[in-house]
Amino acid sequence: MRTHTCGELRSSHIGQTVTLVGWVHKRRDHGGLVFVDLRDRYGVTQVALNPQIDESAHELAHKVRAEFVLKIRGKVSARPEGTVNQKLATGEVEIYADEAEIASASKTPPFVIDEDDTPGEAMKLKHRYLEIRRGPLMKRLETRHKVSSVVRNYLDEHGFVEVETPMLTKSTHEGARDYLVPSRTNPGSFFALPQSPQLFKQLLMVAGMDRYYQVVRCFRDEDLRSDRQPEFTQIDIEMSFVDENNVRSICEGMIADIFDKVKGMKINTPFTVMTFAESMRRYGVDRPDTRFGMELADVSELAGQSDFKVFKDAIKKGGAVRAMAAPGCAAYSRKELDDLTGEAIGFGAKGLAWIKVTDEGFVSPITKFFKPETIDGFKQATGAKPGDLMVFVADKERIGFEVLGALRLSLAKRLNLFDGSEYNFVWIVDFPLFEYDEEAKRHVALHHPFTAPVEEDKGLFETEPLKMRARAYDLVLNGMEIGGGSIRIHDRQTQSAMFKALSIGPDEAMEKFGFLLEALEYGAPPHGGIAFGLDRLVAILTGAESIREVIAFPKTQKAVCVLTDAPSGVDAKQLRELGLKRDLS
RNA sequence: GGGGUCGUAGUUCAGCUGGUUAGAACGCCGGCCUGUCACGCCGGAGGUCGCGAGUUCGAAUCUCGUCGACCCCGCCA
Repeated sequence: MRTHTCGELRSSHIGQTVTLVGWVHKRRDHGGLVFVDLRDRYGVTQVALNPQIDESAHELAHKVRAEFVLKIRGKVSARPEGTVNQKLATGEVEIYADEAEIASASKTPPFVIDEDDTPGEAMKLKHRYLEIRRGPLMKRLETRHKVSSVVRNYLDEHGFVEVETPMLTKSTHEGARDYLVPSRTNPGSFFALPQSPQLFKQLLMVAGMDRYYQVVRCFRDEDLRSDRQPEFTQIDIEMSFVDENNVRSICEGMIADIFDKVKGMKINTPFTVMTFAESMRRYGVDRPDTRFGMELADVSELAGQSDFKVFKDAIKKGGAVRAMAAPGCAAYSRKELDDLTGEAIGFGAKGLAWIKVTDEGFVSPITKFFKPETIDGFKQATGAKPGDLMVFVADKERIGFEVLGALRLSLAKRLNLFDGSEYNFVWIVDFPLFEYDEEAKRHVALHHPFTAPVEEDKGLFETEPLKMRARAYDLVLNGMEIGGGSIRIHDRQTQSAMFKALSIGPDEAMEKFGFLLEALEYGAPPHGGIAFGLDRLVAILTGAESIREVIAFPKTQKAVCVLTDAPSGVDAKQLRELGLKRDLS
């Protein structure tokens, strides 16, 4: 149909007769001469429709409108002196049309199809195909394709085999809420869409696949965020006969390959490795953004010696006082300080103590409670310099971390403390194996129930499970978790101990995971793996604010597809066949 | 489940402490135009101010409710 795309003609093509098909991007009608910019995925080419060259083609040019699909035949010609368009890759040439045909007409689009003209979020989703046609989203989808393509090549070269696992699988009721699919052939029973192929990839290890991967869709029925969609894609990896270092180094190679081939950037490997405990202590979070400082300081000891009741009481109750220096914030007004305090309270603090560090000394309503050398100690611990603001949270240790960790990020964003072009990777290791779920009154796995404990901690299952460390690792990029995995349990005994610690009885364990437990008895190799969030990774690579911007057809925050209007009701017959009754009471 | 921002022309938005006929830009329609590329010039159409109730002599504007989009907390092994 076409001889060239709308992005490839150069002065070297001058003289050739070509046929282009594309969308009418812009039309500039001079009455006599008409210019049409023809657009496709590859670019834009200017067509000149001149009555002296072809009367009927020129006639047609008056009839076409924006987004008509136009087929043009004509000669590639050099643009006249002074009319070359530097902004266009094809700007040295234009087509003198001698034949024109409307391949497809178009209604006036609801918004202008132009990369500089951004429609609102609702518009983008409702007319997604037009939003993709507009350009920037198409570019991001191309980048996404490039990433999966690099990943597939890399893993293929390293001996990995992509194996597909079931989308209709078993609900385990652990972790996130499942999307359920009723079974017609087994009325009253349900499949679940996979939250991840976790158990299948472990079975593939038992099967001897040795190195598995899959670029795979996963489903979680939880509330949405800008980085969370109900269906998302994982780069899922599992390997046999490996330890943490083997898995990490394969991943580092893969990430470096992606950055090299997609962004032309060299990434230094191996990545920094930091323990969970250190990350919490220094950054207050388990996914630290290490592009800037503002590290937290434990000033409990100094604070305990003071006469400040808030600090003393918190410590007496077994809590801690943690502090941080906000650079340049000594100039904050009363209102700004109140806002900052309000923000801290929003993050869970009871309040926020602050001390301004100025050239003239310390300024704060609470200086009177401290000896000068104590405040000097605060200054030393936080690294505050004149012009900075020291902020303090006195509370349970966990609250102090959460509040200052969140405040640190919010302040850094406001103060522009990091460079948008920087990419800082860090592995977080030695996660706790369990955490205590106050609501369920039992221990739950921090990672998942198949994560192996650190060997020397195995004796603590019965006594102090909360002290046990997991052989898990998360890859964090600029404060975002882009991947996480672990070395798995590969023996039945440890797996049973694990279930016991999670208060999952033997019967329940057999009912839910019996197939895995049995498999572990047939020579399961030591194995481990990881999964990366493809959507998040591509969002970071393309500078997208939300993963919606790297997904062709995403859902809204209420998990609705406004394009297809899914989910929707179904007719009574469908429900009957499935043995289902609606009850919305 | 909770907190916040937003909802006005096809689109993106402005519209003040309530007050004549609700504006702009782009787009759209008609006319003119042979070197434009954000073409230009002239003219025109286009509004249930998300929806519902209330306050008021009077509501796009204030109040309440509701629906929707987005951001955050909870939730997401």
